[in-house]
This record gives sequence, C-alpha cells and structure tokens, in this order.
Amino acid sequence: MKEEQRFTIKQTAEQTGITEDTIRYYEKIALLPRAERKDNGHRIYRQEDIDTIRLIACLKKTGMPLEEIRPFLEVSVDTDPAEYPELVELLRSHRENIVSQITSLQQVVDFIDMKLDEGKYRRDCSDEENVWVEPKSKPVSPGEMRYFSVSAKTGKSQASAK
Amino acid sequence: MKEEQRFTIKQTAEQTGITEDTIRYYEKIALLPRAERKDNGHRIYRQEDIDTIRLIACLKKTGMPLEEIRPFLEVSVDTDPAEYPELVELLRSHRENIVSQITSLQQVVDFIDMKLDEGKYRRDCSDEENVWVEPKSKPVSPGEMRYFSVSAKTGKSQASAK
DNA sequence: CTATAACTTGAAGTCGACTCCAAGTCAAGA
DNA sequence: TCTTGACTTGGAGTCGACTTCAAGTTATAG
Repeated sequence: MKEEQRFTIKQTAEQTGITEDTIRYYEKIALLPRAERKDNGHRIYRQEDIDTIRLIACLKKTGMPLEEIRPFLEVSVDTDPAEYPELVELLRSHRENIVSQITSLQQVVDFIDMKLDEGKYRRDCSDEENVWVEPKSKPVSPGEMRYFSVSAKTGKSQASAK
Repeated sequence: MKEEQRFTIKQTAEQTGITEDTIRYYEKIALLPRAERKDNGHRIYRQEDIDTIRLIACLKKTGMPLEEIRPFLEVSVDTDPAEYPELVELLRSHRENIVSQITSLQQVVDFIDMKLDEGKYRRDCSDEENVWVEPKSKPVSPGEMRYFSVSAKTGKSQASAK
C-alpha cells in the first residue's frame, strides 16, 4: 500500500542543504542513526530521515551545538515527551534559551534600526538589568516579523560590501 | 568637569561577562582597538569600551562570527552611517539575516510547544517553501516575547537533564 | 574492456574561537 | 626582603564542526 520514496545521499544533501560529507559526519558521530544501505553499501534515506536532518539544520541555525541537539532527536521521533519528564525539562529550558535569544536578536535589530535612521548615539546590549535606549521608531517593522511564513525570499544574504 | 571612570581588565570582564583572556584575545586580533595602558603597562578601559565589548557579546549571541562583527564596531562608534553607504547596506543585510534567524528560532519554539503540549507528530523546519504545521496553540506566549525588557530572570539556563 | 560517476571507508587536516601556559613586571604588605 | 596578587607578553594547545584526502567498490555508458 505504501511505496515510500528513497533518496541517495546526494539527493538528501540537496533537499536539506547539508553537504554529503556533513551528513556522513553526523552519522559517524552518531547524531544520525546509521543509515540503511543498499546491497552495494550506498546509503538510502527516507522522508523521515530528511525531516530529521532538517530539524538538525534548524536547531543549528539557532546556534545549538551538536551535542545539545542529540536529545532533541530522540524526543522528536515518535515519542510522547510526557513519558520522559527530563526531556520535557530540557525542552522547556531550551525554549527559554531561545526566547531569550530572540530578545537578544531583537535588540540587535533595534540597534541596527536606530543606526539606520539616525546613527547618533549608542547603547549597550547586556541582558541582565538591561538599560535600553528608548524605541523611538518601530521595534521591528511589524509586518516583517510575522511569526509564520518566511515570505518566500531566498533568505540567504551574506554580508558583502567591499 | 568630567571624571570618567576607568576599569581594570578584571572589572571589565566582570561587567561584560567576557573573560580577561578573551578580551585580550579580541585585542590581539584587533577586534578591539589596543587599550590604553597605565604606566605599569596594565590595560585601562572606560565606559565606552565596555559598551563596545557588550555589543560584541550581543552580536556573538546572534551567532555572528567575529569577522562579521568587525565592521559593526566601526559604524557603532560615533559615525553617522549615512556617510558610509556600504555600511548601511551591511546593516540592512544583516538585519535581514537576523529577522530570518528570529523566524527560525520562532519555528523551534513552535516545535517545542507542539511537542510539549501533545508530543505527536513532527514537521520539518526548512525555510524555503516552508510547510509548517498548523499553529494550534500560541505562536509564542506573546507576553514572553515583549521586544524590550528581558524580564529580570537570569536568563542563563543550560540544558542539564541526566 | 575501460572509463566515468557515484558512492564507500578511515584518517588526517583546517578553521574559528578561545583557553592555557610560562616567564616576566610591578606595587603593596608582613 | 620575600611573597602575593594583578597584571603583562608570545606562543602553544584545545575543541567543535566540519572538510579534504586517499584508496577502494560497484553500476552503467561508450
């Protein structure tokens, strides 16, 4: 009934944006489970594996080191996290981290906005007992930061001003 | 009229959360300008320097590599960025990066929330042609992500479940 | 039959960002 | 005077995360 699609490592790399080498590396350090092999020894991946790799990529983007990603992969497979209270704690705690990271990022955006539309003073950027400059303009153009939908622009800009 | 306060490297480290070694390292790679010295050769820092170091810390938190931070420090001192159009471009472009990073983080928060309040399915996390699971709960408890004020909790949680 | 492409493996190399070390200077206290 | 502490320097070492390499296998195309 189900004819699940299989992918080569190359296709997988293309779909996830993670290089073949890196995928093999993740397998080597057991971040990914040992992939199934064809008779000739070549790795094969299914959609599920691709999702996992994407999740890794996503967590990595948030600056999470590989070792911290590990437990997330366990919880993310099929488990009901309620059965693993320590994992729930982990999730909560990382959620806090991320929310605070978002705040941090938001401050940088504000800093940039401030610079962009006046370029005068400058304030600090600590997170304890935070004294931030008064937001005289928009905190972040509210349309741009709609939580969902990345607005199909390729997103990949790499600072490059000579 | 102004009696500007000076700080030792130790005090500076304490105030910024960056270690002395790292501060010296930043000076070594010229991310920070060579600090003034006392007669005995000891470094001295003023508030301005501390602000700069805090800015570095803040940008680092956003995952920006040191080399990319460099141009930000130039613009951040006293310059009106309008005079440096390439810097304006850099700022805009990094702003885009960050906004997209925030979206990415937001997705992780959503993933976690989803896991936390059901732990059933699992969706991917790519940013091109993004198919995200329907947000059945709050996108991120809206109070928590108030752009300003990190709500004086120490913010420093480090995943640690045995 | 041979060459090319797509993979495999284990091991070594690279790079960014620290982090540590050894040796030295200087000032103040017991 | 000796010791302690806070610093200085240059250089070496570490660590995470790749990235590259060399050598080998297998499948298909010319």
